[in-house]
Amino acid sequence: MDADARERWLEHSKAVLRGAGLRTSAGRTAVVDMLGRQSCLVTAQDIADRLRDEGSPGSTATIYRALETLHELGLVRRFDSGEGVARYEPVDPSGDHHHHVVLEDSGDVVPFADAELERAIEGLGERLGMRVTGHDVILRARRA
Amino acid sequence: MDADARERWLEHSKAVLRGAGLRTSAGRTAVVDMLGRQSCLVTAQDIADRLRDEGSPGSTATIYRALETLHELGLVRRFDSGEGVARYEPVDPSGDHHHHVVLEDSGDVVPFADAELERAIEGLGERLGMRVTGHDVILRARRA
DNA sequence: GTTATTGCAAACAATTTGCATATAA
DNA sequence: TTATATGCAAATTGTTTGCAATAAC
Repeated sequence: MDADARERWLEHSKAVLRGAGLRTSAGRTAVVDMLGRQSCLVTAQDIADRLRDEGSPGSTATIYRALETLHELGLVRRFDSGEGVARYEPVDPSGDHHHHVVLEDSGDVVPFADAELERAIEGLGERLGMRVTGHDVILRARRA
Repeated sequence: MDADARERWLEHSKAVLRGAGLRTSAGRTAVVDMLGRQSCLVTAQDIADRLRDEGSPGSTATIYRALETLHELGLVRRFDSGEGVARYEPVDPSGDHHHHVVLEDSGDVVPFADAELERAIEGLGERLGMRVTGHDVILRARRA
């Protein structure tokens, strides 16, 4: 997500939260604003650290509660890399999406998008005889 | 994996473990034997329960250590469904593999395989400019 | 005023680790 | 005999929850 998309995400999210009857409270707002600035994957701990650094409110409890809410509303995506920590990232409201490659050397996670892969996944529902509502692809790779 | 493939997995695993210089010890053997009987996803807790039920050795610590070893040797696959528990399953030594669909209604996880999807993933390495060493695909779906 | 939201601290659950003992090679 | 593997129990880690105080509407 580029700066524009992030801005759109922020507006969209605020609207959805308001629409859900939730209040514009300090803690959750700080979390949402923070996510609106980060398009890459962040852990709850990352968010906690950043908020503390900039003097924003947001206890651990609040951060987890906010992330849970955002996830339920489809505003963030939870990504379980398998190292025991959950990572989150904003969901582009335009529907664009990407997947992740875990680099075996560094452990870094980098996003990627691939049209052919999406095409293959699109056809899956019909081939399997079910309505596919979501998908995740995780690659493990090392630099060629 | 059918009964035949499971039997092959068991033999293969024992060979790989021996080849790695590891001993044929009671705890790890019980875990391997158990996995050789289960082709579907199991949690460490599942394994602990079954072993205890049948009077086999295998403490929590041993089970986790065995699973870690098997995972490092590529004999089992770790699957993080995102609910805080890791699930494991034997890796078919023939190279065949499948992915998983999480059914939204029941929460059940069922395996599936799809050639076109595999083809798309195969091409990914070149398109991304890296050597892809592994991949996982998780679908969320509901019955059509 | 009411009700959602917060922060703290305690509670939890899954997994990991230290260490003395047991055991395969 | 000697290094690996085990079991127990304690420690860690990420996440959740109870509850009284606080702030949004």
